[in-house]
Amino acid sequence: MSSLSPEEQLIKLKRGCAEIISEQDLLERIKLCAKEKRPMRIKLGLDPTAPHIHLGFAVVLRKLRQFQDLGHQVVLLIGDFTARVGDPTGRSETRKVLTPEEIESNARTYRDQLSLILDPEKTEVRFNSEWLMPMSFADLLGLTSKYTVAQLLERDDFTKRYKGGIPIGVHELLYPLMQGYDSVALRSDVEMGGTDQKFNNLVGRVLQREYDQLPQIVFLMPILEGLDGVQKMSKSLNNYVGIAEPPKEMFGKLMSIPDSLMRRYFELCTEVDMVEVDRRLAQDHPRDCKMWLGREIITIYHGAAAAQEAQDEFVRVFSQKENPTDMPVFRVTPELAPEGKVGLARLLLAAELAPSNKEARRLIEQGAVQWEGEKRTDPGDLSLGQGGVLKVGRRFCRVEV
RNA sequence: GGGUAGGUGGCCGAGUGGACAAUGGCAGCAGACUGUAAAUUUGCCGGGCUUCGCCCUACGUGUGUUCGAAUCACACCCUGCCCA
Repeated sequence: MSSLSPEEQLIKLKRGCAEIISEQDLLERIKLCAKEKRPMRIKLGLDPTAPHIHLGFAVVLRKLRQFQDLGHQVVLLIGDFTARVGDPTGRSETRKVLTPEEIESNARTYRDQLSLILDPEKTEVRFNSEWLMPMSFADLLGLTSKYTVAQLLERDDFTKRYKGGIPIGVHELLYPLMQGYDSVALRSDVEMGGTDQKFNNLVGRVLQREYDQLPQIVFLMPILEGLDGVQKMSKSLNNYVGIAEPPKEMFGKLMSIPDSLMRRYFELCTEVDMVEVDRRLAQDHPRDCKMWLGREIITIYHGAAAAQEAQDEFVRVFSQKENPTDMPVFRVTPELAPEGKVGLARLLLAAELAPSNKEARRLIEQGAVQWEGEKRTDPGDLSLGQGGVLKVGRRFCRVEV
């Protein structure tokens, strides 16, 4: 249990957070738990379909870590049951039911990545099929009778879809209730989430009251913008930086964010003092600030040495236009290159540097392809010689014969 | 159950018998310029091939009419809205 007073804990926790419902409740809950000599139970729901943890998600996880360090109990809820509905945020389709194997595998992936941020020893992992699966229709009626359609339609995106004539499945309408019921089943004291989870988390509060529990405190973190600087970071939009990605990969991605996003990333993805950040953003070259940002973030997940190495490599490859120190190797088979020659387009396809022959030809015609540092615009035969370095756009590959 | 409007490429959205692999926009990819930033600009953006061309697959699904269909007919599936 933390040696900090409840007030001090609150101050610490408030950093970076978007909204707490309510702050007063949180303070009282901290006090209550201290009095009862038990840790607060902090719930976070996870979607088992997308097991790649990225910086956006890490914003919430890092906050959870803070709770852990203050001595509280983090409960990760893997929504294996709710995954069959899919959070109707936006307009997702009904999802397929995951097999137990897939869920198990995804859960393992989660655990591996989560240990980069959370303390596994202090983390309880649960699956909501545990209580949702055995519910009978009678139980469902009991649950649904505690909420009204009008209340559910208050949710912003339901309203939009309803008014816009976009279909809403009844099962989708049930999603917030399922998530809310999870809070009841787990007896959570606090539910953590992104600001987009506000509605769902508030439902948990209402349901807990209905089931004679103290309503959970809703703790919301901001949603981090993705690499494009506009939409939220997500795997499906391919604008993310995964926390388990190789350092060099992370560095490259971070260097491509819009300048305007740097402050935000410093604020939500690092521990750097914001006064210092503002000072340097104002006077240093934006490129150097971005490199600093890259180093700071990578240090969290891979250590300072790896961060520096990633930066050095970046400078070498992109500023000084040299070849990377290591790159994927593609070994040419004799069938592919009889007499040491291959069609260049065919080579790109075989080395997975292009998704189709057509695309490979396009890249070649547009001057995106270099062989041994020389631009090649002919999709026809290329003499491989002793092998060499193939560059397609920003990607490299060492071709061996 | 009745009426009505619709279902087109990753998304939005034109097309309503041949010139349509399908206007336009967004997203994406690549080139130039740069700081792998922004802005700008150029090209590409279903797939295969022996690539100034040829072929295959595609406009909810299936049959059909036609020399020829995303476009017409019939049936079916799905969705919105109105009425019950």
